[in-house]
Amino acid sequence: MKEKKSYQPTDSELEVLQVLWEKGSATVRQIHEVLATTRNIGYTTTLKTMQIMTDKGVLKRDTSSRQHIYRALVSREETQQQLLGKLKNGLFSGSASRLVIGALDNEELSGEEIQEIHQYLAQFKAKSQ
Amino acid sequence: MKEKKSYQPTDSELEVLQVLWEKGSATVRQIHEVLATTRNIGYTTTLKTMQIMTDKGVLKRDTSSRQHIYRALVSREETQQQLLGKLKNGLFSGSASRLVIGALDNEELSGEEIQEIHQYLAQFKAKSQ
DNA sequence: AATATATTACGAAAAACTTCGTAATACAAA
DNA sequence: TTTGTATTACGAAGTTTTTCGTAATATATT
Repeated sequence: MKEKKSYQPTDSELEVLQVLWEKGSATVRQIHEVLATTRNIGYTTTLKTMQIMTDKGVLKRDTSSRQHIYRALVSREETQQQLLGKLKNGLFSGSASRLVIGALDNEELSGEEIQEIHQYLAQFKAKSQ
Repeated sequence: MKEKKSYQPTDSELEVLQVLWEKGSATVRQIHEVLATTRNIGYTTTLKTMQIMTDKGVLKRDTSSRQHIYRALVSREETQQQLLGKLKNGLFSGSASRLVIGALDNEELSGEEIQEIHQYLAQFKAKSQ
């Protein structure tokens, strides 16, 4: 049987993950550099967050060289699904379609984007029947 | 100019809001009764959560009678939009279409639901052009 | 080697959230 | 009125998250 660990990243953790997913792997310094462009944060704060994430098993690191090199052990996709599921249950009465419709309402979508969704939906429809 | 206060409910607060949105207004006892069906929680915990929410300005209450009657000051819709926006920025690079597609992937959708989304999208498409 | 610089480790404080015990208060019943 | 019951108020403890100062360690420079 497959154990699913249901990890809910905190806001700070999510910021780190974003950069790691983008870069694939990175040092604390590199991650911190990115975070610091957005908001005020000390270097050791970023470090600590990443060490905690490593303890939690969310990141792994290569300590063979001086500067430890970190990688994410959770994928963007599974995290997306995890948080979407939570939002769906917590705010949309568990209805995926209401969530989708809510998301459509959410923003001005360009014609392009609508087209994109449309195509995806068609393909989805075909697959499901 | 309109001040938007950007309220992020905590998990406990969301549970309370869910019930209040459902019922319109309710006493602590009524809310607690519902929450207690789902998980172990003391009455005063529910009470405290609701008092804190009142302090935050998320709920208001009518204290004229013995049992205070609470109402939500934030709507389900704005809270949905708030949290969807956060998810969109935090995990989907700010792209609403990716969020929508992620949500489509999220779950087995029934033919009905797909139809529903399809219709909604068509209407959306028409409106935007 | 001695000194300066950069990185990681450690620990602790601050803030936010969750929980509930106990006190105070109001109402009802006797 | 007295006693019991239900509700709200208060305050504090436990937990998690966020933050960073300081120490320890490793590398680079002189």
